[in-house]
Amino acid sequence: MLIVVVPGASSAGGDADDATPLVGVRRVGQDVAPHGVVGEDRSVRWVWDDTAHWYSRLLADGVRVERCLDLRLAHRVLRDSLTSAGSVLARRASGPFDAPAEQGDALAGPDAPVALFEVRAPRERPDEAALLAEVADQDAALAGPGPDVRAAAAGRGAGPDVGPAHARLRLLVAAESAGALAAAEMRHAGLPWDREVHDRLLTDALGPRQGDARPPRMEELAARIRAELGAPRLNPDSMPDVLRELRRNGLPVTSTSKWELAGVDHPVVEPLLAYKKLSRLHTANGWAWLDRWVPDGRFRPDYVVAGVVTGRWGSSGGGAQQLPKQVRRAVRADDGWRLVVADAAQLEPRVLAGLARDDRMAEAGHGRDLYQGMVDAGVVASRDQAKVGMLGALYGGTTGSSAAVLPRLTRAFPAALGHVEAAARAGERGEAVTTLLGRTSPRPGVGWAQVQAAALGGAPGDDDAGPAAAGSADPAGQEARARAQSRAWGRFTRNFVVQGTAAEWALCWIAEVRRRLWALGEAGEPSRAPAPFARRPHLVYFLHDELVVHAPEQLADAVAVEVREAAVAAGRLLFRDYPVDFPLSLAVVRSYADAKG
DNA sequence: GCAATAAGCGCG
DNA sequence: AAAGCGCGCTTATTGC
Repeated sequence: MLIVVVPGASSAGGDADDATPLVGVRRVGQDVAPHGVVGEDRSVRWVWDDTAHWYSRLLADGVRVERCLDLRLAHRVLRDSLTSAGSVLARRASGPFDAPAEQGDALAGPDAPVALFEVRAPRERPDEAALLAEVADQDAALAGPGPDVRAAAAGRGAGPDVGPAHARLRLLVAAESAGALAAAEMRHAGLPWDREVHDRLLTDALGPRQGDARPPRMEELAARIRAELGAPRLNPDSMPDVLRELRRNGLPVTSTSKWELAGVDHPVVEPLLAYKKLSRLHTANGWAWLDRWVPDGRFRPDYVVAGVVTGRWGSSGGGAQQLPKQVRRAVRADDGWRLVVADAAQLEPRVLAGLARDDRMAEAGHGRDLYQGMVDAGVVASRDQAKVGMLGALYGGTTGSSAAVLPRLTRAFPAALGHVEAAARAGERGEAVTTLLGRTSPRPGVGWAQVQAAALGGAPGDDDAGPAAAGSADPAGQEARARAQSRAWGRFTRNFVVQGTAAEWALCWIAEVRRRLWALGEAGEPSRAPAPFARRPHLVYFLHDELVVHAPEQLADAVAVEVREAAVAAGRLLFRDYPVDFPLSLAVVRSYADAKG
């Protein structure tokens, strides 16, 4: 049964009227607890336009939902996917489900008082009829062609043999919705953060806090920099000023970036690099950050499911996906609890092996480090060569040591390298590419085609094109620009198929983990995690190929087993019986910094 | 005076 | 050593 969730009156939380035999409709008001709802019932699927909006309210009431359909996320996939391109949904004019995701509610912090007085116009939400119509359209788009058409297509043998394209698309939609539940739960629970440890770590590095003023260690370094450069009034935070003084002192640099500075021999380099390092820590994850984002011992960023074109999650608030290794010491489990930290080893090349059905590459990663396996197979001389070479292949690197090993990789793994190469060629032609489950890359913008056309035939009369028109008189320049642009888009599509499929694996992984954690039940003393997780292991962090579970110590080892088995299950969901492994590096720790990293 | 942009650096 | 892909965030600077 579906429970369709729509905005409701602020009275009477409990009654679900049966509009149709199959559909219950629940109206949830902002302040109304949905009494009598069994969220965990697997036979129920909650349907709503936006998981972040609705589920945060249910969780606030301690209600967990087992399954849902996030119509907005599914809509986005189905609109763009080549698999559903012929559907009514894909051809329709854009509507309410095409609106971007809404931002999570602002957190308490220095600017919260302002936000409280802001009159935020509530988003207009689709009503019951609109939701049900959308469900029907999505069902049709996911049903795919009839059995006869499918049989014919199967005969042509397009793509890996992992089931019909529409079945894969259904998996993607389901996984994305499950991911949305996990994202809401992670924000609800928060990443346990020890403010004292963080403060001590900052004081060790920067010296005692000086209010808003520059910390002592940075002030000392600033003085040394000024002395070395003979610039007593220099502000080391101003890049143009620093660059000017460096050049005035005869240093051959064109920027103040650390990699360029590192190659210069001058006594200012050491304090300047040290200053930049401390400055980064202070501005990005210093005391102000701590007060703003961890007011109560939990870090609650806003995860944006499919916030990245490739399907990866984005985040906003506090730089959740850029937590420096330096501060991870402050991520600590509650007393009597543990962090289970898991990281999928060499995820992207393994995904490519499965995607391209490259038997030799899959074999190289079987039961061992994939890069070491390439060394053992005699393909490359060192693990580092394998790694750099594969990254170059995935990103489209054309220079340096990466390009040097590319021919050897191409010879050893023709299917894998051919797959990304084909994706690159398609992108260079301006075509779309798809991931294993059917997520489809965006097409290049209108300006892209204009540049290509101009280079090919001297497109007439478009030199009114504004910002892009610079240099359009020069045919050679036009051609060079067109080629550079074409290759750039090819690098994007090359990476899209791998990064996007890896994101799909990760979605399946997290969905499996989430389900299995709940099944482990309760244990130990309550932590400071809110209901319904106070005595249950729960997800607290996710970073592309890595996740962290907060678990009662009695359950930590069981959690580790489930996390591993979930990775195996994710591989099966995507690649069926194809023998590609997804091993994890896994650690049960008190502090995030104690995981290998 | 405020908004958009660039540089730089953190993460995968 | 970075490069080649994808991001978010902060500061300084530029543009209106």
